[in-house]
Amino acid sequence: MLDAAQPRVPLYARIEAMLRDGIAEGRHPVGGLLPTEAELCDQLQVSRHTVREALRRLVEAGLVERRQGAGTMVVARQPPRDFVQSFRDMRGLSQYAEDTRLQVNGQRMAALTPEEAALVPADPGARWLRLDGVRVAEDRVPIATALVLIHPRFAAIGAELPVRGAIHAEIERRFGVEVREVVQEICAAPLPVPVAEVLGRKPRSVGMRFVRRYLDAEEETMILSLSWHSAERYTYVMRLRRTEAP
Amino acid sequence: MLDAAQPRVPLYARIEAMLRDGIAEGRHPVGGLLPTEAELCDQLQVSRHTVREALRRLVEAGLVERRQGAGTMVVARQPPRDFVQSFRDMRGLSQYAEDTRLQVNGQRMAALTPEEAALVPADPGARWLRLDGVRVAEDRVPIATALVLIHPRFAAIGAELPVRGAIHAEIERRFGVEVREVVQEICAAPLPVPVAEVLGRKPRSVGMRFVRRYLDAEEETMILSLSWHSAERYTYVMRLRRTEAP
DNA sequence: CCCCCGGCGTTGTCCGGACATGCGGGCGGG
DNA sequence: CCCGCCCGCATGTCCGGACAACGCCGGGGG
Repeated sequence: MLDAAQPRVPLYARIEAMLRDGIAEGRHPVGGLLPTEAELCDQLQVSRHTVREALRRLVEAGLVERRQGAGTMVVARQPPRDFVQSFRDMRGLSQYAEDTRLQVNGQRMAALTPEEAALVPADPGARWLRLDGVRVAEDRVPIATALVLIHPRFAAIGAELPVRGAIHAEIERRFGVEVREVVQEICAAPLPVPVAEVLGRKPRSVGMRFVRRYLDAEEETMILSLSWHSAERYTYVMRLRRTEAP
Repeated sequence: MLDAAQPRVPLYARIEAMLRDGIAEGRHPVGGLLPTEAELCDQLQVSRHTVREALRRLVEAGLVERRQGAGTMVVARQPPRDFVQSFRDMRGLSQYAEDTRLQVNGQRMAALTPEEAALVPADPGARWLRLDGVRVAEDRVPIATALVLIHPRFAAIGAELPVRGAIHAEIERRFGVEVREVVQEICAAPLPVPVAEVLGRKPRSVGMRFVRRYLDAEEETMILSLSWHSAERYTYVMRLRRTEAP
């Protein structure tokens, strides 16, 4: 059964394909157990190493799960083919080109406004480190306004600004913490008057508002950034690639 | 050197940690080669299987790459910790709740307008299958307008509408093709008058426009969907999780 | 009748060996 | 001096064996 393939196809790959087919065609239903390693060795007359290599790849592909003492369970009939978007840092998420930079005009500890406190969320009146700035292109043309709110526990980072890379990465290094999750909310609304002024747009012309929250393992907000773009000059593009085929 | 750890830590894991530390501390610089399997077996007095298991995990972690005949090269000093967003299908990307559905009001083959042709992109005047519809909540309240343009080579799908799942998935099944990539563009602009009417908003009130292109392996657009939401009722939320730590 | 414990089956870890395959560099020929 | 072939080395594939750790379930005890 196995020796029909070309000799160039490794044995474990043929075993993997056989099991994969059996799963796809329902001979090994989802929720059921695959034959044990010993059974496969017996039936196919191969060594346990070879069988284990085949099974390892099925685990990799997300088709089965293995538990010591319990066996190999089928968990999916087809390998999951998700659409995935991935960023190394937040520059990609923001789509800021390499030649833009955040020009910080001021930093201070200040109480959160009620609106800000609702966004974070945090108690209104809590004092967070606040950075006000403008993202500018290389030619100094303003692209977006930016407000960054940093949890008071990381306020000492203010003394080290500006940082070379992303602020969240610097905070992670400096304080030995970890951003676990980022939540970005995008909505459209007329530009607030002060924002329109900075960006050189007519008051109440259409804008896009980006709120980004950096959460730690406890889902607490470590950093919140709020930025406004002029809609006439900005389109947000996201590109999702499909995970590779089996 | 290795026997200091608890006996509960597998040998290969201790070797993996040792190599990981060596990489992190620069003893094995990025671009350089790790000791060969045989050298590690010799130095650590373990079998080749054990060394290979440790190296396999370093490959898994993205720290090294291996090439038959060439050796094991260090490719990263720290394991990449990307922020990732992942969807099984496009319902998640669109954030449509379970209880919304796309109500298709009409389908026909029609020539692309110049604007549509520029979005796809395709030759103006090409005849694509066009679906016009409205996404409605369970209570029939309109949420967004929707226009779906389908490449003429898949026009036969029109005879099978409505489909149970996502249209792109049905096309993949029916025609044996594969969506490789999805590009979504979000911008803000005043709602076009007909859209405002359907959504029950004032003309030229602020809206968000979503253009989604489904691309095949040759980067050709298979499907394009264009939808408008009222900005007053809609915020786009994206959540990125960090890939797990080493 | 229920619970605990122990045995058996299964996967995990680790050792040994052998040959195949691919890469790269050294060496020889043009 | 350059090109190509060949050989050595590194990883890939595949075989054998042994014991450990863990899950599950049934049997025995309370």
